[in-house]
Amino acid sequence: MNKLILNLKKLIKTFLYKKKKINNININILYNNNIKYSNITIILPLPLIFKKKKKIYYKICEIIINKYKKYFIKYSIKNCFLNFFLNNYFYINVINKFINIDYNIDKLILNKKNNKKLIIVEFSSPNSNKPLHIGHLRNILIGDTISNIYKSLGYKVIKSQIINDRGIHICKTIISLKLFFKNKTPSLLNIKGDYFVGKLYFKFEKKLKSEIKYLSKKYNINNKKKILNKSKLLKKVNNELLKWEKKNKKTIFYWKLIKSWVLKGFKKTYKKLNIKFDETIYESKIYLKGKKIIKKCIKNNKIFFKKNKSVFFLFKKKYKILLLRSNGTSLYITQDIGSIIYRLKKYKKIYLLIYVVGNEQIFHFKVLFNIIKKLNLLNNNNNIKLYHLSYNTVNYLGKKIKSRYNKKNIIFIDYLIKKMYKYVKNKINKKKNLNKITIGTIKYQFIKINFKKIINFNFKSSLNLKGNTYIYIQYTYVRIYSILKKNNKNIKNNNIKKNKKIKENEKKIIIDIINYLEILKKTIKNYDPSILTNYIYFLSKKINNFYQKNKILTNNLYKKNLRLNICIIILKILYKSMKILNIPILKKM
RNA sequence: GGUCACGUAGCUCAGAUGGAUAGAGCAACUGCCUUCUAAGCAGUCGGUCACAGGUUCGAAUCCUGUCGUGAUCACCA
Repeated sequence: MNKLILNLKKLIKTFLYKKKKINNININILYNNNIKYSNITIILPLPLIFKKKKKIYYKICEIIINKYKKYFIKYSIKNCFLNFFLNNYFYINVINKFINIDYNIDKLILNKKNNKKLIIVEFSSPNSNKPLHIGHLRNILIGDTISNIYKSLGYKVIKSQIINDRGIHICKTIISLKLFFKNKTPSLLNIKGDYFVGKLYFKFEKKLKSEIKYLSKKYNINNKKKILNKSKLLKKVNNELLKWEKKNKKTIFYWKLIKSWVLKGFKKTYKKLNIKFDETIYESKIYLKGKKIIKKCIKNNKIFFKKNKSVFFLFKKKYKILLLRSNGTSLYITQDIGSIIYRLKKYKKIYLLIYVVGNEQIFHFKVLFNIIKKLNLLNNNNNIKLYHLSYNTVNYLGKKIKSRYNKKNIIFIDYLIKKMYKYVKNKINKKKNLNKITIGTIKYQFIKINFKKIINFNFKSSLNLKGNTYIYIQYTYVRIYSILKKNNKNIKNNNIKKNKKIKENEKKIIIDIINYLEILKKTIKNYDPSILTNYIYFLSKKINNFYQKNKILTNNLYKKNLRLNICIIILKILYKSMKILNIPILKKM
């Protein structure tokens, strides 16, 4: 199919060059779903030879039709649009090609060279001081989907998550446990581990806030930095971080305890979402590698510089980037340098390293990639590409979900699942598969939106089950499946005889089927799962429309066979797409 | 102030990388279940594609400027 288009392009190009010496012309060929004009349109603007244009157009059309009699039946010309109508041989060929392949339709565009290429996708990457919220959810779904597409195109993919288990935020929870929650544990209070730790964190922030208020009144200062310097709580936290980096026994004990609680909680949430990682990296284990290389470089070259015991990097001659604090402790970016060093050692050859991280960190990654380049870290790994896949925020109540200071604006994933489950249970009068439907609905509504756009989350529209939703796709799938089941005997792949008639509405659907492969390519090229999601929706609409207007199990054997084949292919596409999106799909409702 | 996104119907979003008459869902109204699963289908209503220029046979799409929204600009992660 795509070969045909390539051949057409070649044919036209050589013709134009031989006859008219035209070389740089942009030929655009599309599958056109508008039967009124054509099935395949070649857009061929020839302004240079404007006067004699028509003759050339006719000549080209005739050459094409003669050479590809097999595929084309007639043509028409309008302006620079050369319109061709495909004959039945083409459509039947497509159906037979799709029908003779199993559920992994993507095989049709699988490149065998890819299986040697290693792609690491880093996503989710939570801080271990509070539960996962719907901002993480968007991140997780993008990362998971992109990984799955690469996998189905034959690449070796490693789904990787880095857990931020060290740093000031963690020390805050330690201090909070010591001061405000003595001898308390999650099982004692009967709450999920990550929620308990979240509680620790938010309690600390609350206490800190009131301390700052008190201090600013006492000393009558408005300067935030100066007040923070006087905070006793913060002093304790900084002290704890120092102790942690020096491996103080008591600190490590508390740290391990809190971490185990959080990770247990994460595990449960991931399980609900059916998210699995191939590797989990802990910042605590790799941050030293970053620290080491910075210390090394400060002696040997001029990439970094020291000032008041702190270490900086100068970015674009403008921005002083802090890499090590004056007390020697390390920061976020130090850790990221460490993680790259770790990965380069662990994997010999990496083709692509994708960081799925929110767009608020565009600057951070620009700096990071610049440092990596200056350090010449990729010396033995020249072909490795680093890519920051940045997506827009999830807003709630008009504000970004920011879990750093208070929990009023946060919706945790577990809470959303709980609420959706209740709603689905009320709406759907069935008891089976409620969990799957819940997860499907949630995932679909996040993944269908282009990652460049802000998601303004609200429960009212989130709980809507009509229109472009998971439920719609699900019912389409069930509908088709039940037809096939009813026709049990002939459900297996039947190649269709050629030279029989195909109706216009059937042709339209077949053109949509062809486009599936292009959609996959486009999705991966743009790193945007919403492209695939929206395609599934439009395909479902098409088949629902067809279903309502035409009886599929007719008495006419030929018609029945053709329509059943179309149904089987669409079922395959829906199945495979949902598999890529990691959304459960049911045969029965 | 600098940088980067985004701005399409009342609302939520598509729009195949520059093609023919701008596409859905929600909301409102009207039809269609004795039939392969009606959570569906068909129809009506709704548009100065933020605004102004430019590029060309042709722009929602590319370029420039203006306005609006958001993010970011380092001792948080």
